[in-house]
Amino acid sequence: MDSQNIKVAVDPVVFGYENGSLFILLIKQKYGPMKGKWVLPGGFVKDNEPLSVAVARELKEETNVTVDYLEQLFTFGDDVNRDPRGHIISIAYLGLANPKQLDIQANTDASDVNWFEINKLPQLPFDHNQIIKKGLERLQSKVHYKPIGFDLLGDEFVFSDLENLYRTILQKEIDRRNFRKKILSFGLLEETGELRKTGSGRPGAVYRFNKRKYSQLESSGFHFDIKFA
Amino acid sequence: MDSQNIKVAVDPVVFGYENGSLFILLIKQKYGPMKGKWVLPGGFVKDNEPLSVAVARELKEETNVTVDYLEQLFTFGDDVNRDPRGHIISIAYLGLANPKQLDIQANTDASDVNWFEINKLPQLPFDHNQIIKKGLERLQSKVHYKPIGFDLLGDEFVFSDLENLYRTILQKEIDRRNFRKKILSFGLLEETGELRKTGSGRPGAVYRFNKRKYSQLESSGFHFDIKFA
DNA sequence: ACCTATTGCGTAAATTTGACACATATGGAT
DNA sequence: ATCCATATGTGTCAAATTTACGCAATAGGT
Repeated sequence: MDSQNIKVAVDPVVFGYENGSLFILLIKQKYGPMKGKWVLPGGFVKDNEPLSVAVARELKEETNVTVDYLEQLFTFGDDVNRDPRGHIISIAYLGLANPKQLDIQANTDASDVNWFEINKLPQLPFDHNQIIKKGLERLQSKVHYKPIGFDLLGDEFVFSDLENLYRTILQKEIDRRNFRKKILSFGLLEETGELRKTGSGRPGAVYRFNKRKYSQLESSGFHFDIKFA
Repeated sequence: MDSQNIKVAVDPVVFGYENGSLFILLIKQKYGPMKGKWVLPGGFVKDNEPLSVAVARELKEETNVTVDYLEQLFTFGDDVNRDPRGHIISIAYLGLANPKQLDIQANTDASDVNWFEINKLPQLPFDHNQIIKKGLERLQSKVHYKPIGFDLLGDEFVFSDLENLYRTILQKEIDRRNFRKKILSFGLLEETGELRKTGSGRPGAVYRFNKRKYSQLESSGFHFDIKFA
């Protein structure tokens, strides 16, 4: 087996949250067989390049984005014809970011970049819709047992932001009061002392997620875990 | 990027359970740079071969084993020097089987096959120890929320078999009575009517796991879930 | 002053978990 | 047989957690 003809790509599924909606970062292809189509901002891995480096690079090159959270999602390689260019497998990654803190910019292979609302996605080429579906499933299940939701919010937020984030991700009603109690019981949020006026109604306290404390607790056996009614 | 020089391999981590111990299936390499060493029974993916087909093929070729449970585990490709032969990434799979029901036999690239107890593993080449570690972690976390433990047992078993399986996998004491109640509450086990004498002590009822029923329940929102004291 | 909207805090029933006690059914030893 | 050690089958109850709400507090608008 010395002349294997399989190519290796990486594809990041980057989620963004804003204003009650989940978005995904897509680029419009400048070259290639899918020129002019919107696709995930991935690309081929270089020789002697670690996979995680490759995704971060492609993401940066094509969208100008660097995300804080990036984890391996799944490797797509069961459909041998997923790419018309030949036998190409793709290692998909799940990324989380706060759109407000990013300056997206099309580069290299991309003629355009944009955030697309998750339930208003265009028909994507390859198996990219399937990859995104897998990403969403992972996000939905993982917010139950890891505090990754905070990576979708800004550093500072009011409680209703967090509530609405969970509602949006899980597409499910949750009880405001029980949710608050549960989250606060972990002792991972700290008040900044400020209040934020939301327009009408009583202003809410502004919180910050204490990531450092979470790391400590986690390594000493603590387990972030939320259930919903 | 038309002359990418990365090779793609698959490596199954097949767990077997017997008599209170967890085992892993390894082969002794017949050729290659690690000739004579014990390694995971994997190999290179063929052109136009789906990944899942490739793992099953390698497993069958090298060990004569076909497993019922096989899921994608993780893709190892961050250490560019994980294989001395060059830049090779490996898609690892987690497999579960009942050793008693298998007839292992060395073939093709393997000069020998054997089950190795999980905590008495030899030093393996490449990053195979790391891959196995990842497999064990996945198994340990997944038995909590999916009934995959049954794939490690025979079709028929007594309750203490199941208890001991969980004790072995989780390396943790569990309360026999609470465990039984929890498992039975799912209504997924059916009695065969027979009793099995375990040597000394009261004989236990023989059970079967109703896989069909589980599929039904799962698709209608049921969620297998066990906690331990 | 009054109404609406949103936040903050609390209480109680229902359910689940965790820690046990005890009866039942075998094999082996006396 | 009788007694003992061993393992299985069933039940009970307190503690902890989850779930479903009620209601006061603080803001904007009329």
